[in-house]
Amino acid sequence: MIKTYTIKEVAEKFDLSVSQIRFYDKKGLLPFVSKNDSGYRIFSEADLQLIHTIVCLKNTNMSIKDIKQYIDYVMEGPDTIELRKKLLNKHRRAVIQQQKLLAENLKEIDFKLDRYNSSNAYDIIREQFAYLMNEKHVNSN
Amino acid sequence: MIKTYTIKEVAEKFDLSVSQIRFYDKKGLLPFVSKNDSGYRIFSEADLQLIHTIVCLKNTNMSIKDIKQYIDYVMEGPDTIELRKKLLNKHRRAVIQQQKLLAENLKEIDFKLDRYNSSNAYDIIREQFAYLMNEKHVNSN
DNA sequence: ATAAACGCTAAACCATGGTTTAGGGCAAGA
DNA sequence: TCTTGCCCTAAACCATGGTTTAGCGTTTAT
Repeated sequence: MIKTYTIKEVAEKFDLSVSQIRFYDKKGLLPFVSKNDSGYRIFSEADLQLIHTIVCLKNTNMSIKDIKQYIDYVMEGPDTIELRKKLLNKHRRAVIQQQKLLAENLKEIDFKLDRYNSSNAYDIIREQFAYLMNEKHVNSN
Repeated sequence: MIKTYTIKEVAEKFDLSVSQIRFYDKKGLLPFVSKNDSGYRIFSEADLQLIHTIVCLKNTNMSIKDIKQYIDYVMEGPDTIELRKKLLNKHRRAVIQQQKLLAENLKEIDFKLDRYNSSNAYDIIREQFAYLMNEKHVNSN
């Protein structure tokens, strides 16, 4: 007998909430999931692989709409390989952009932290504070 | 005379929309911005520096609520340095977590792309597709 | 055989981070 | 001076990605 999983088991496996999975299903992300006679969702191993992919795309901030597009391609079978490649390559570039943005801005946060950690932090900050307040005064004239 | 900026100029400088800036102001992120006699916002150079910080925190996905907390500390003056450090350090760790998540999942996307790009991609995908569809059939018995 | 745990849908509700619209005042150039 | 462009607020509206609730059926362990 082939091992199957309940919605709760899948939720735990992927650290999703049960309602999140139902939400994704409603949005058309899980057209491959079958149901038993009582209407309960039954997840196969092959389903888990696809859900893994969905989670991967979600973790890299792909929108549900775009994930649905990808899944729709998968459901159409192997003739959509080129379309899937195009979609994933586009997403790949978007992820690299996100990484770049995070890295650049993290550098600035580290820079700020360094200043806060410096021995004369208090003096620097006090002066900046004065500068900020001082201009207010000038401007209101 | 000290150079000042209009809301539109600031929007362009930081690639924000004018309504976004007004929205941030309404949320309490810009308590330092003064207004002229006509009620127009006037941005000083010192203001721009703080807005730069806000954008930096926003770019690393800090919530508006937390950005407001940081700005509130700034407005209280240099006595809040320790609190600011604590907040920024916590955020720093969150950013590093984001980076880790992105990197891990990008690796998987690249792995999928490699498969799609392999010479026998069509066969692999056709087999996976059959596997997915086949289990459906088994399960529905 | 029954209680507790689990599953289902549909619909309402929510938080976040905005945009849009309406209605009106101010500024700058022709 | 007057038109065009810019600024303002308040309030409505929106998209996204969910969670919660109500009402009801199923499964499982005791």
